[in-house]
Amino acid sequence: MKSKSIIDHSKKKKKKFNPLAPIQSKKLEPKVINFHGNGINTEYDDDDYENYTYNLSKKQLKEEAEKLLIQRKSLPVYQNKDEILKYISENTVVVLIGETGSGKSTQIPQFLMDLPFSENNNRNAVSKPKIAVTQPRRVAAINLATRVSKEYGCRVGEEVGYSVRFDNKSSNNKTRLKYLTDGMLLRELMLDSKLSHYNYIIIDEAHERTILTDLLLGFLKQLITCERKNNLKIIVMSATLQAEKFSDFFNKAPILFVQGRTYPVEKYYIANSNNNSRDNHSDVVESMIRSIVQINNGEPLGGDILCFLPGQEEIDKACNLLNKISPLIHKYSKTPQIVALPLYAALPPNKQTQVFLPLSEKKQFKRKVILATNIAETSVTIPGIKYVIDSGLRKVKVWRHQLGLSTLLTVPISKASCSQRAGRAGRESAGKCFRLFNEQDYGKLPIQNEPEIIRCDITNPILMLKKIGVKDVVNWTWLENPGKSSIIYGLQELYELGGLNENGEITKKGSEMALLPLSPHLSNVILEACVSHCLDSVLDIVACLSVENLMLNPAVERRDEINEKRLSLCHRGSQYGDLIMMKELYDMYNSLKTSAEKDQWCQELCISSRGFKNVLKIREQLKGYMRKIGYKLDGEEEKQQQNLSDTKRILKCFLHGYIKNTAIGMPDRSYRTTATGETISIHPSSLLFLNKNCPAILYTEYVFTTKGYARNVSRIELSWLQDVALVARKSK
DNA sequence: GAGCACTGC
Repeated sequence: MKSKSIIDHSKKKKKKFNPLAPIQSKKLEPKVINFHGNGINTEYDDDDYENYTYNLSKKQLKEEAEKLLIQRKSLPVYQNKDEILKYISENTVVVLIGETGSGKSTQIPQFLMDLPFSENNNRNAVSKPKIAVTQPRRVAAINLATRVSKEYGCRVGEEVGYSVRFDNKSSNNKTRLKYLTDGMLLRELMLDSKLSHYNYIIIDEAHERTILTDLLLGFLKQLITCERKNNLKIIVMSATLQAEKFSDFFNKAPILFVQGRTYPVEKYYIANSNNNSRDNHSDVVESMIRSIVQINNGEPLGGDILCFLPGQEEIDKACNLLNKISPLIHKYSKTPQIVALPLYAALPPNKQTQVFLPLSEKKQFKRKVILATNIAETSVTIPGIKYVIDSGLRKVKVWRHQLGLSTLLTVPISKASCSQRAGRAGRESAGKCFRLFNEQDYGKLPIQNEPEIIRCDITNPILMLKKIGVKDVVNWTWLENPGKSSIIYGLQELYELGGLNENGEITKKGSEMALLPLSPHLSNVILEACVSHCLDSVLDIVACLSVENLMLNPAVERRDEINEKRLSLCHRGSQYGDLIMMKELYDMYNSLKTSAEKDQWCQELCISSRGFKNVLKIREQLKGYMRKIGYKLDGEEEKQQQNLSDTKRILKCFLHGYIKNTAIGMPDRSYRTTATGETISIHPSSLLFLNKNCPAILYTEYVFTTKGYARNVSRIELSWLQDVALVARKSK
């Protein structure tokens, strides 16, 4: 039986790759395993573990590891260890499909650590291998390294370590197993294009198809056909059904399948009806609430409900409604009282953590209902979920390079997402998943989500390719070719920013841009700021722009009050817009002394205080990179009071990165973009939303929702526009 | 006068 759970795709892949198969077979013994795959374990506190291990002797660490070994041996991957290793040793590339709970991300790297690895030219020099395991998310990399070092019997940063942005716990000579984010490995690749210190590279969660994993796979394919032909092995790990895509890409690499350990999840669909089509998104909130009430009523107490909705708007609406009606329902129907909790990225952190806390009064007649976006699909694991209700929708940002703008669309999810969401009900015990669409509609869903690289702006990825020395980007080893026109748009954009010359070769400036952890546009802004001697101020703003969800959305009741407050505090910002506001906020934040003061200040202005801490880190990192590139920083003494000429200088730097993102004020008080002449409106989240008298505006983002909106808007003068355009033309 | 899903360096 055991040997059947791992197979070569040449035999019977069809049966094993049935996308409609239930989440788990019946053979499962209901045994609780302490960790599932690499799901993010919120119970871990890395600092605690570090402090804890610090006091342990080597011997004690080994003893701890011995204890864990018993548990490890029960994992499906462990039970197939020899067979898996046989495949890996016989092939350059292996694709491994490990279901949730199979232990693939923790165990397979450890198996490899024990293998002797002979360098290709020298059979005598047998060394212990070095392994890199990539993850799409920081938390996952950190938690995995923490867990595995414990199993291995060492401290984090010794034989087992990790490397993520702002946090590196690994040592060059000691660490042999390193968990890192895929962005980090790409950075290593830019500095050492052969990745010469690794013998094995494992790309985990490859099915998520982030731009960065796609790029890595493309590079690895090049490496194993040329420079590292005989001494680098690759394992592509994926939880769902893209195995054949990866296998084909790597010349029919063998596919291994390891069953997981999750509990069965029963699935229910809504019944067919003629007019209740899913095209009608307007009533998702309503049907979601109906289902919640029904399930709360029909299912036994014990086990919380996780609901997937497309966005913040729907979630807030549903939460408000539910919390209003739940006391009434509870009173009249004697069903558990519903406690509705929202969960999405822009939610203040203290509200986010509420979903993890057990309801305060023990054994009360209450049930948690969590209404979440996609954040709960992969990034966050909530304990205690037994029921999932899936609207089948999500929001995607789609970049349209033809128009230079992005659109935000509500779209049906893929079958893979469906099963990922359903799986959230089966982490701790058997569960149920209710889908708010019928079975025919399910059948029509795409198998996978569209890979990111198809729908995003790829200007930065192209710069990376150029930096690593790829000459012909159109015919590169793309796992998925983003299309000629998208590539050409990126090349053109880089040429206009001065990152490429007319032959499409990377310039010195382009090389510098590639090293900065920013979009090429923002990189260009800070490089320009060096020349204009306003790097300090521009760095403040760029660091703020780099943090997502820095300015949180105030709740409706507090909205006007907070807008007023922001406006009255930022004198220059209220006149010149959001970028200057960020500079002012940055200075205010830094002038506060205690962290309690800072936190309170953030709260009052509805600013993420964790976000602001990140701003400071990013600013430091950018400064470091600028020094490395060879720029002399102006030094802090230049920090004088801002005046008009400074504001002008700062905004002109931004024009150098965003000359295309400008619009001119019309007599009817609308704005028309300089690039295409389209009408564009200032986004309601901007400080300039009420200000209708700008001669021209500059914005860092152009989004189309109900109409075209400019985000992060600044007031500029027409003459600045001319100046910058002339300079840009001259330098070509 | 109206609203952005999620990551990463």
